[in-house]
Amino acid sequence: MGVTIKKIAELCGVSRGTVDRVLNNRGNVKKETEEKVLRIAKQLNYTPNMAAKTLAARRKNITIGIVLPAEGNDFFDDLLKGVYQAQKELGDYGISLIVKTSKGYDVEAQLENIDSIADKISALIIDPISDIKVEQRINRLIENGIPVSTVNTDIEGSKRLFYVGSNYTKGGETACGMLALITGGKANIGILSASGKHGGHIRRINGFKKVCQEKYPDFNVLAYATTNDDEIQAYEVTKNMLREHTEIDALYIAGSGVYGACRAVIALGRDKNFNVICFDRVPGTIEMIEKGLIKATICQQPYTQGNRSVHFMFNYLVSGAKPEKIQYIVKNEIRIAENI
Amino acid sequence: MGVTIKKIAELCGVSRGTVDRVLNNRGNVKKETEEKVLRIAKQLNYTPNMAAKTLAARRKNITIGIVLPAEGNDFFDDLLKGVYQAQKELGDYGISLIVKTSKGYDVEAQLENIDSIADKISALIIDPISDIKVEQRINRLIENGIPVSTVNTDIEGSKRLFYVGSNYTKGGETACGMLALITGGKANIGILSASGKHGGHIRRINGFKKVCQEKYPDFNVLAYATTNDDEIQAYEVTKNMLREHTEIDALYIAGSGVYGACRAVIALGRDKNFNVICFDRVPGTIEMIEKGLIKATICQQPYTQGNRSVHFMFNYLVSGAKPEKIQYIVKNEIRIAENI
DNA sequence: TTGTATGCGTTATCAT
DNA sequence: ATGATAACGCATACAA
Repeated sequence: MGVTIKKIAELCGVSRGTVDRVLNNRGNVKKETEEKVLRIAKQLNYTPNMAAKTLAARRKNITIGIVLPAEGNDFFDDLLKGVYQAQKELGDYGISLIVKTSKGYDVEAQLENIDSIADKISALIIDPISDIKVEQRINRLIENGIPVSTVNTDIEGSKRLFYVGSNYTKGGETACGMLALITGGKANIGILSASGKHGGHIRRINGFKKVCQEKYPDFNVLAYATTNDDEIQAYEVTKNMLREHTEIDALYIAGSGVYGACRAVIALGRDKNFNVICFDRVPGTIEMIEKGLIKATICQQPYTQGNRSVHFMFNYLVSGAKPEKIQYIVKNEIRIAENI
Repeated sequence: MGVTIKKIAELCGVSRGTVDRVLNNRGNVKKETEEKVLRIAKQLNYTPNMAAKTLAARRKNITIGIVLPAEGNDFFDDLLKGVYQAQKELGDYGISLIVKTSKGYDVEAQLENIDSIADKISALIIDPISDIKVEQRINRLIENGIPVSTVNTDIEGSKRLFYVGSNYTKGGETACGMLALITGGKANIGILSASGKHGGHIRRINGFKKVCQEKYPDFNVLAYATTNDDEIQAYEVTKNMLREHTEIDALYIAGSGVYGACRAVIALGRDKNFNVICFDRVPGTIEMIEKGLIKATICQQPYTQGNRSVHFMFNYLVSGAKPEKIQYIVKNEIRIAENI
């Protein structure tokens, strides 16, 4: 049945220790021996037994650090649930977690979070703010032998091990498709996002506009505004936008501030025959879906993102093998009133 | 850190063997000893280490049987992918699978499938045809000590260990919600299903009608027809239905036969301003979504169903513990052209 | 009724 | 450069 190190050792006429050294690149092996072991291992299609690896790894003391710009953003509640569930599922091993959160897009706060745990962790999972300083800090960790993965937001230029998150462009395309189905492809649209700098939001808007151009000539984007992901600000800018453009009958909201924007629509008495499409499944959004103002919200499986991140990182630490895919892309889920 | 049998044994002043006997109800233990061990174990919140269990269980020879009415139904392709992926993921253990498929709703064929593997398997995963004979056969297996779980379709009255599948009622509600968003809550609807006997389809239709009544007074269901999940038959009955009811401008298809029905709509030249909502993501459906006739399809994560079923059953066989939840309900996913 | 020894596959340590 | 051995937590066959 299963091919084991023991079997390989017997066939090669060496000890298990030597096979282990070869298979895990620990050095101190004669070249010929190494080649022979590798050949036989490949021939027998050896795959290590994770159960045994996990069991044996139990003496190590793994601590995974988790850094998130979570404060004031309900999206991360679910992500963290997935993280803690993963910790439970990996209870056989007994990993520790250190979770550090900061507010919004405060670069310095995130850097401080990283530094405060850097010497305590075996690995880091981070939702990075798109800033060169953060990228440099990540790269430095990696050079010091601490593997880093990104979650929810990627920094493609960095040396991070892997990314777990959504395809923002496709999310924008899906949002556009939904709005088209609902409106029959005819709408005057206002767009909101956090700022012009948030990479994910930019891609969501680009995806949206791409589908507009290709398939829906009667979609008119009349105005943009930025909310800084703040509810109050969202309320204000939406009010101004709607006053200025009385033809607008649909909002596409790429970031948070959804609840504030919806309240503005209602405050102006424009919520009849008005459609809102947004992202994420947070309490304020659920309320507005039940009210019927938001017709659909696109979700990126925050629970799965948190859960998979921890599992992948654990596997890497135990097995030393990177996940085959450098990116684990979660689905864009459409939620409406009936399946919210 | 982790609480182990060894630790409990030390604290109780007994041997590891005795603790094992208590924790696994193997008998032959003095009452007082048993109570003490149980008390300490609970106190320390002992949870067995799955990695160790899996490793130790490797000498057993587990074979899981899988019986599906899969022939002629592409839905099961993805379900089986999930099954085989689970086998890979559990490769450390080396379980064997025996997959048996039959066609449509052929009760005798399914019974034969069960019988042909009954003496070779340690457990059975089955998508059961709703028939008293199948239920009885399942119950008999269980009485003979072979655990059985249901997938995709449940038999609630039976003694099956657990169910992995969708909430059909909610699927129907979601379908209705989507159709309402697309049509503005105004449509003349024809409904198709496999037969009046398929429990899942009945619930999908009931869920749909419930939402109709509660929220969409301008949804008129004008006709029903049955397709026997056959494309040719679907084509014919749809043609007849549409000829008879020229006002129909939407189809709600609870089962398969989707492609045939769509071809009928096109053959009659009715595909302009016509909306189809259906279930599952199979090649014919994808084609019709791209054509724009089907506006949305509701998916029940077939891959996940297959994958989880095998994992749960494996866990049960190894640990002897039932999953906490008797039902693992997958999500109803909405797919449209942009996220198909 | 209870205890002991051995093995599952891998890794780490110590000895050679 | 290589081999031998103990340990990870659990299950089980055997001994007492």
